[in-house]
Amino acid sequence: MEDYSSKQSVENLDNPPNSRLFLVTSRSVSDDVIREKFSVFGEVQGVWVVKDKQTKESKGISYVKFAKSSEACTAMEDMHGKCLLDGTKPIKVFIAQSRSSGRHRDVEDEELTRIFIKIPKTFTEEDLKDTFKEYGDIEYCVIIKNKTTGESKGLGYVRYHKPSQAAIAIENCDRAYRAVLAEPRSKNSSADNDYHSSGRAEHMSSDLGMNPYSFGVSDPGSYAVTDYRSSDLITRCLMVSSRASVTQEQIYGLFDLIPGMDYCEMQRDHCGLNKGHAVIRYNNLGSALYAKEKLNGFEYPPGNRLIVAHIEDGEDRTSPVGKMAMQLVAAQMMSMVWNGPTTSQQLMKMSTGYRTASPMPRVQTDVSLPSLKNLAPPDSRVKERLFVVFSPAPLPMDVLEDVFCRFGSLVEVHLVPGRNVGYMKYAEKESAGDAMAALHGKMVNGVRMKVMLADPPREPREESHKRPRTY
DNA sequence: CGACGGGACGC
DNA sequence: CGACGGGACGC
Repeated sequence: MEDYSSKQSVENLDNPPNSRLFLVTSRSVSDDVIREKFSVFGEVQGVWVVKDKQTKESKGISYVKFAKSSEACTAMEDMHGKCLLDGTKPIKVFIAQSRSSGRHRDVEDEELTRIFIKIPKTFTEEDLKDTFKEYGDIEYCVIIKNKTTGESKGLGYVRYHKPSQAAIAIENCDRAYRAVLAEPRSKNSSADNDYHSSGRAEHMSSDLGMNPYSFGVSDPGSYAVTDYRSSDLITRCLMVSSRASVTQEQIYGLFDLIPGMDYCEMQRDHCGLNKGHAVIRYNNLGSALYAKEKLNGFEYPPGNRLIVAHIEDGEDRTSPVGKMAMQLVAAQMMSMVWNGPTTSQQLMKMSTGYRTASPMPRVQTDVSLPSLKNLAPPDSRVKERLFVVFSPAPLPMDVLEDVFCRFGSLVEVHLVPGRNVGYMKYAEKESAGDAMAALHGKMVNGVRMKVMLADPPREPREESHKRPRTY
């Protein structure tokens, strides 16, 4: 399994980025010594001492390839300035320039300590700090905001004190943050276009009635009433919408007060971040109906009215049993489990501090799924894409990753914002085919999926036929 | 029917 | 100051 040779194939030298060290040593230092001293920092995949072609003598230059950037960075921080042999000069250690970049300038800490991430728009700089401090000492956090409105653009920077800390953050933080090293500020000078982005945001706000500044002052009666005339749909599935950000635990705690909940999942947007929508499913119609009656329009947190509505659950439903029967079931529920009238305050009290002892399984489906598999590396060549249609609403990214990775070689899940569709990218056609065969027409967490081969993506109008698209 | 993420900072 | 190799696939 382990290859102890010093050879490295060219395509692995910069993979992952910043995982190779450039050493300046005494000419007397051998690759054996280097390997011995550096392997304590991680998995050394190769050591190469540059030698003179004729004399075979070391030129005092070496490269050390690690499996991970964090290992290389830690080794650099620890070994820079140390002596490898008695009586030899202290060594210099840098992250090696990527092989493809022609320049020979040292890679400086400035370029290795700041990460660039996607974050929920609701994140404050304090939230950012709290989230990313677990990977190392933070020098500062910045959220990119619209300069005129102060509104977060959902992007941020975190500067660490040491390269190893930034590398650990990139390697270990949730994939949804899409963490990468930030490009140094100096070279970037293109004026970004705030005119378009703010204009588009306003447009969407007015379209959807979602203006964030009218938050909490909407007509109090509009959500509180149960209107059976306009909504005949009665299902075991509910969609919960909240304008304020709420956590999965909060929603779970609230709706689990009503017995029979068998599924609760926050929806996420295409960044995989929390959006204030959740899908709830109960194991019986009465509980769902009762939950909607009690919690639609409920203020949680105070000032934020939840919107609760039935959504299609894909069940075969013969002619409606009738509202009277439903309400009868609900009434029975009420008398059995609720012990009298319940106020919002009581609900609040019961839900706060609620902790689930046994976490609910994230994925519920009749499909017999293979075991979890690792994802393919993010830079894998995508050989097949699946086009997936969800009904009634997209599943969260993490659920999709969980389900679709089980056939192997899943590279990425891509949900199309604002639509009930998404793409699953695979590095192997066979994996995609297996996933399609197993999952097409199937139900996961109350969501029906159509799973098909995706049409090729639309080509940009540039030269289209030299090298296959990298998707 | 149902279709394409992806980013950037007032020095 | 101190920057990029090795007998090279293999059904």
